[in-house]
Amino acid sequence: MTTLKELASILDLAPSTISKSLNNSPEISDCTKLKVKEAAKEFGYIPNNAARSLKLKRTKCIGVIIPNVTDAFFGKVLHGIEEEARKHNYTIMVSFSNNSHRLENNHLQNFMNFCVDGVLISFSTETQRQKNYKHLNNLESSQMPLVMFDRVLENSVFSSVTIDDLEGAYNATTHLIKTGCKKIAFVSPIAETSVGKNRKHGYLDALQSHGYSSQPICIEFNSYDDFKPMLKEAMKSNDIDAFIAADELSAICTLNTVQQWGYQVPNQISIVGFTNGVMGQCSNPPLTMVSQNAEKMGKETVKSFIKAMEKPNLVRIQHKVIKTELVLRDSTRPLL
Amino acid sequence: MTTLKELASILDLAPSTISKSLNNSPEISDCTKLKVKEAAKEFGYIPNNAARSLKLKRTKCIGVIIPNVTDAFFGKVLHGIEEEARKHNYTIMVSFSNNSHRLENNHLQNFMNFCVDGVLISFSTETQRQKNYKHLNNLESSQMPLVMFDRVLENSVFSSVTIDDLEGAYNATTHLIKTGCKKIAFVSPIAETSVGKNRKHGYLDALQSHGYSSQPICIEFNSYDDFKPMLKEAMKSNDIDAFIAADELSAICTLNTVQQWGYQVPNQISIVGFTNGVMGQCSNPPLTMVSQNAEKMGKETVKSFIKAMEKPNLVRIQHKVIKTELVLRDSTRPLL
DNA sequence: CTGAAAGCGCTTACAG
DNA sequence: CTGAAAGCGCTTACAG
Repeated sequence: MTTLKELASILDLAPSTISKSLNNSPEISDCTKLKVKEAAKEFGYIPNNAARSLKLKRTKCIGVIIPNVTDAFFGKVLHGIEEEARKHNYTIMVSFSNNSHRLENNHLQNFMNFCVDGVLISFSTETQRQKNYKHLNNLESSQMPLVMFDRVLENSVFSSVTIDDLEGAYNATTHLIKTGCKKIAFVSPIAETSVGKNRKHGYLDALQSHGYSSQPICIEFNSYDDFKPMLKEAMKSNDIDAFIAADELSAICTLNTVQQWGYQVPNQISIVGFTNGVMGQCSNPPLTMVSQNAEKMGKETVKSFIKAMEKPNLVRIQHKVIKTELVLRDSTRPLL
Repeated sequence: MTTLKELASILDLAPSTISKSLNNSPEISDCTKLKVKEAAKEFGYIPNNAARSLKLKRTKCIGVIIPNVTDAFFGKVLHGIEEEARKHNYTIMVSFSNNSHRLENNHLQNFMNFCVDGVLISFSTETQRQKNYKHLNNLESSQMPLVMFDRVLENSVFSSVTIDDLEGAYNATTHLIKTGCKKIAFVSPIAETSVGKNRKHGYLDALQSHGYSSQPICIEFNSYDDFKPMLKEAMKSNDIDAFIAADELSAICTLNTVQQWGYQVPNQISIVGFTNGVMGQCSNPPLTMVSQNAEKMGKETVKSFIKAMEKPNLVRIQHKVIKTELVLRDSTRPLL
């Protein structure tokens, strides 16, 4: 490992000259710069980022906390984050909360230790259920920019990027109504997240504004062990002819289960889900889905951080909302 | 941001005493330690990792490079990596190569800049196609541990963790033969990766060792644009009654396509794929899959790094191979 | 048991 | 245009 000092003594120049040359300072003559850069290459000089960070008080690192990468949606968001971060010369550190508040808190602490320049976070189910956002207090005092995405805390002092979940669910429900569905149920394994609440809201709003007479039917569960029994129960006491599911997996499970029970999709039962991922495309029939543009969410989150970073004096809080799109496939009937 | 020095002057102690107290040095009296720790908590002292890294010459960071997180398999591996890394108090920095050699190389450089303690890498398609591993040369001289996983360079000086792809494909093919399939084709979008090659090898070995008379049929493609035409062509000139697909997506696509063309699965055509992810479980019929235990791969990769880290003097190279398991579902027929 | 001092590898205000 | 010096926030060998 060649250091800057070593390079200096090799070239018989001062360390400061080397540093300035490598950083393209206008103070240095082109001739010297060239010499230095060549030597740096020759001797495989690699600047030590720890030293640099210590001096400059910025690490060019962003900490990212998501509930789970194996969830296809968060995987895509992470992909978007990484691309956009790289574009701005930031490297990302990632941690997964596994939907545990304790872990989420640990990760946040850890990122502060690492002096990341900012944190991007989507809260764990537990955090949202308990409404426990105390761990953000440190951040507030510390000036470190934090941007929330997808699962956010509303009305907080931090910026956020979200999907227009309410509108997405509203449009999906409206579409079902327009195809002639009379009794639409809402299936949600994420009832306790901000996202789940907004989707439910959209569903209820749509029913109401279309003068829907029958009661809303909400099938909300925390564990897939409870899902089938609850579904059965709901279908026994109602003539359900459509489901809107609050995420991808629950949409697939609903589809597979009702088919197993002998219902035809979409003739007898229509299904719309959220998250337009590969699962919904691979099912049989392919699912009509509310598409969320996960990568865009990732990119916007980074952009929001960059703004806060570059103009820390301007008002920093901004709330970005990304529109959804209803992707029609064969799990719903054609419009009447 | 309270620093150690500030804490020292508050407590009227030397910085070295503070440092030792917080690091639980036996040199310091319990009474002092307690006082220091309490003050640290009170004043919200957060140690600066950059300074620590600079001094200790280790960052407690691992760099991870994978082709793509939106691939469910790599997502799971990453999940395993993060869990195991956290267990050993390492934080991960991640970058995605998007299967580009240039990006992969940039990421590697970047990680060296950050002085990560080690790198875990699964090579890009491009790297494997071009057999271009020059970017590893720097690492060799720099002593930094690197562990390859899944897509690896065989016979190199770096440790590796792989799936037993050959055996997995061998067993899957053998299973198809035992269910009475006569003409088995191999579908691969990853022909140029080490993984793809081993799977093909297993397929060919199985055909041979079961005295299979007919020619192997390999449908290898780089873009899904080419897939359907190639599949059609292959099926026209052969009475294919089974496919083994080298990954999850190609298995799903094969399934959907042959069904679209009117074939019954598994009655007329059997299908086995690789990667036992959620896609294969959601398809109709659900797919028989070679399960790879992706999370275990992630954990083993970290373990291998930890060993190299802790005992740098012992022989460090180790090659771990993880066994696969054939998960039977409804895309294959029962055994004869 | 506590402290003074040096140093990790950089950057930058300042001097020449 | 180049260089000497200080300092970022820690840790640790050494002294007392």
